[in-house]
Amino acid sequence: MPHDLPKAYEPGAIEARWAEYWIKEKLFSVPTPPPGETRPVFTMFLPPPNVTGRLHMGHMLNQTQMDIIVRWHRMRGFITLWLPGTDHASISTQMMVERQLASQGKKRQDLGREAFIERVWEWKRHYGGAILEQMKRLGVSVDWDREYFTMDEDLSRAVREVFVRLYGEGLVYRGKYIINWCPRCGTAISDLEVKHEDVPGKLYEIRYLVVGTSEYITVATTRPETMLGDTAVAVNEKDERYKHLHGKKVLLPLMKREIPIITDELANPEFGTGAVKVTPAHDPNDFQAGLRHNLPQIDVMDERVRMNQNAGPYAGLDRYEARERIVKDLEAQGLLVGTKDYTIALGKCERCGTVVEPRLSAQWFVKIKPLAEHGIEVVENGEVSIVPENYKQVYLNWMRNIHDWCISRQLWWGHRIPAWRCLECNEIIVARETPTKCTKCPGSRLEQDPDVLDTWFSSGFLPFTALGWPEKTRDQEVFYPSTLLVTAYEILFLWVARMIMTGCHFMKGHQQDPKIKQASGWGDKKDDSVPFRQVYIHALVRDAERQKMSKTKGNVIDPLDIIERFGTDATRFTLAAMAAPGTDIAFNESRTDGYRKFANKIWNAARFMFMNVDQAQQAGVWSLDAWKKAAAGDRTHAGISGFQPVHLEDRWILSRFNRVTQEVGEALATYRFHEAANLIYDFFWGEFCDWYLELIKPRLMSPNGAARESVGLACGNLVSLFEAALRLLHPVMPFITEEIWQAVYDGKPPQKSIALAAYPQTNEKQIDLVAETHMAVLQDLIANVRNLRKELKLETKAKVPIQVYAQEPEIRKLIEKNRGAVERLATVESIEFVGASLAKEAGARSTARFDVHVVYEKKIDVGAERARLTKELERIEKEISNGQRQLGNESFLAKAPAQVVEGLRRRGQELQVLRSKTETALNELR
RNA sequence: GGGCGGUUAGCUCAGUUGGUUAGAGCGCCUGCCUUACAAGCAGGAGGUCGCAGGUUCGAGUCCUGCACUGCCCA
Repeated sequence: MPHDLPKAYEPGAIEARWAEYWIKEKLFSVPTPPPGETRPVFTMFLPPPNVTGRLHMGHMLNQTQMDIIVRWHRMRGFITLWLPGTDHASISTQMMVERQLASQGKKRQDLGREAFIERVWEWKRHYGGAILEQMKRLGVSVDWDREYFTMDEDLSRAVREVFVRLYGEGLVYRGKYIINWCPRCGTAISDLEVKHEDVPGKLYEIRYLVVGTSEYITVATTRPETMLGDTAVAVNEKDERYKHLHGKKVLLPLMKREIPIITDELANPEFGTGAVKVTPAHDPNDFQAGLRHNLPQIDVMDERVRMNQNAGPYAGLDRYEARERIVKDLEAQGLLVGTKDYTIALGKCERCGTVVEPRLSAQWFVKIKPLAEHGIEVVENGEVSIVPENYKQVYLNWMRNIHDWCISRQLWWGHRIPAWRCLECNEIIVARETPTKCTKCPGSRLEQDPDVLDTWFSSGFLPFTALGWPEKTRDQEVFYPSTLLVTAYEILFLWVARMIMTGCHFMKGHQQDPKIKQASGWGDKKDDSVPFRQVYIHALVRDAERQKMSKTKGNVIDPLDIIERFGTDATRFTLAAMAAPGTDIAFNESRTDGYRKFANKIWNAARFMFMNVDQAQQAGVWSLDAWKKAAAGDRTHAGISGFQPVHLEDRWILSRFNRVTQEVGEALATYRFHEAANLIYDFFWGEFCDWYLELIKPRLMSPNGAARESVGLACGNLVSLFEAALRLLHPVMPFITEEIWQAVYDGKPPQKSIALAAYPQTNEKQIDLVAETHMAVLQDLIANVRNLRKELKLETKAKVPIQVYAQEPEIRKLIEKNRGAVERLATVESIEFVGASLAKEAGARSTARFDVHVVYEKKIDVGAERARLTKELERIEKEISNGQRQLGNESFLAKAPAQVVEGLRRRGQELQVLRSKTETALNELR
């Protein structure tokens, strides 16, 4: 069947078609392997995107890297499970629906809890799948049959189970503490959801009258409105300035309340006046001090951070209005000593940007230290490894300074806390199923806690709950621990750390199927309770100016827009090629454009192949069926099937292919995506297209019947090589490789998809050093002639005779044998071999291996040539003297590795030859 | 304040344990529509590797200090 491919590659249509095909054919669905399975397993969880989310560059990078690793493992014969799902995202989702209601002039309270939640489900059904649809367009090879949603019934039940167990173990408790309160979202949030931002602010110095004296004590604060809730003033015990005031009281201005002066380490003598106001209900440090000294906690604000009745005359004012009024009043009373400019690290709600209020509130917490201990241990001892390694230290530092985790949220959408309060006796009952009566008193009037759990709390259990926990399942035996987690740095604490802690806790004692564990390469790991063996932290995608992308800056790059313009493959390749571990990516469209051109190059190479193969097939000198048969036996492993390395270029490209295959494998194994991508790029374009295809053209295009066999051989090798190269490239550019691969087999491939074909493996026997060296000499010769032609200003098409001098018979024989190639690729008319150096000729070039002279009467630019040779000579002499200095140094000879010394010697000899040739040439110019 | 990173060609970035001549893409200059590809081909210019010391036979790579810059935590 003749192949009629458009001249330019058009990714759009092709990509959509294959993305759909992969899903329809369920290529990436993984049934649970039965006991007795011995193949290696690779498991990975997709970090579940928010159900409200839209695909952004971070997802795109994350998913590209995961898909590369996943496709690579699958092609290498692993049972490869990539498990997708979405996260219910309490706050965001609730915000979305509330916004929708607001446009109809309604609030969620107007609907009531039940109706509101039904409304959210409705929203989810309508809009919640958007990001998954976008992922489908990317072609990510996840198992769509196992897709989950964190609010699914089974996952919700697992969350309740976790909560009940942790409560029973005393690791979940309820208490009244200072939490971060977002007044806009109307809920508590965890420390990690508060983002600090340095902003210019003021430091107010206020004086408090010491009761019974005429003395004042001056305190400094950035938040004067909280003074209404002051219950003490603290000074440092050692601070001489205040020793005489120990045990005395001050009169709190405006409120006319007497409060004690206490001594506490909270007061730093170095800072400000050395005296600080203590507001236990509005500052975490003051809260701790308050506990130490048994101080009352006076909350002066309500849920909307308006001043409440405890704020006396300021009740009803917003916190900032109150601040203004208070400052004004203090000033009027002469109690404001002064104001200074001061930089404040302002905490804002990550979600909505509202300034967070530290607020005293009854919430549920996780007692985290006991969980953290194991989480630290498994990273310290390498049961979980983190790549790049410097994040290991970051993780450990955070874990060692961890604080209890506030997990209750004053929201409606989410996993409702399974705790009930008895309205008779106030007993708290935590249970898996709704209780009907109190466990303490005979009462049966119970009220469920209105709050829901932090979304990160539930997603922290996914590695085991998504595999059927609390049931013991075969899936867990096979797929737990998962192999790898790929995620962004900002998720390290929010999610990664928590998965490690809870995984280790709840899966304690779990053992992975030993045969599978061994086969997968984890035989040396001792702890199977960890949620994953490895964590790879990827970089941040920034804009081309290295700015962080943000909606407010308006510099967000939409990956789908990039895909639209350049194709998914080119976009993936860009991200892979720029993803050096540990370095942020400054996304640059010009790079993507370059990789779009790369796709086009591959496309046209394929057109070239098909053109020749179709011709050969028509002429009856080659047949796809015969090739398929010959290659079929080889399909499962070897790098190239049915390749016959007869000619130098065949031996060379085969050798190069094997070497690149090896290097790509090593790069992927260590997550050096950029290296893998660049290796393939250079091989395909710089070696396969630029040299191999050019070299075999005469063999492909033999005009007469005499060369039938030669044409057949060339076709076979070309198809074999191309097919293998497609498999090598497939994990990075899945679409174009699928399209061409299917075409190679005329739509009747041995597997349903290239994604299921075998990844190339290196065959050491096919690495051919002689062929590589010989090829390098030929390339060097051709490049030198081309360069000379240009300098002599020869017309592009004018064929020219050259002379060649090669001292070594081996090199001379090589060039003689490949004279056709040299003539064609360097536009040479004839090659004359001479017996003496050509260095003195004008229009000649010398290398250590050969001299070449382009015979052409046109005068060269003597000045330019002299400049070039002089520069060249300087470079050579500098290198010679460097080399000699080293070789003359006994300590170098003694300490440097033998191969380095030997290499330097050989190079020294070459340089001597080069120097004398260059000197000769320079002398001849005069 | 504590911690981590970055500084290499005009731009964006590679450069694994120190080892022979520091690379790529884009951009730039020159010439070509050469029968797969002008989204291409061929040739070329361009770098005292942030600064100053040190270790070493040998430093872009290791150490110290400095400058500038980014991020995280409190």
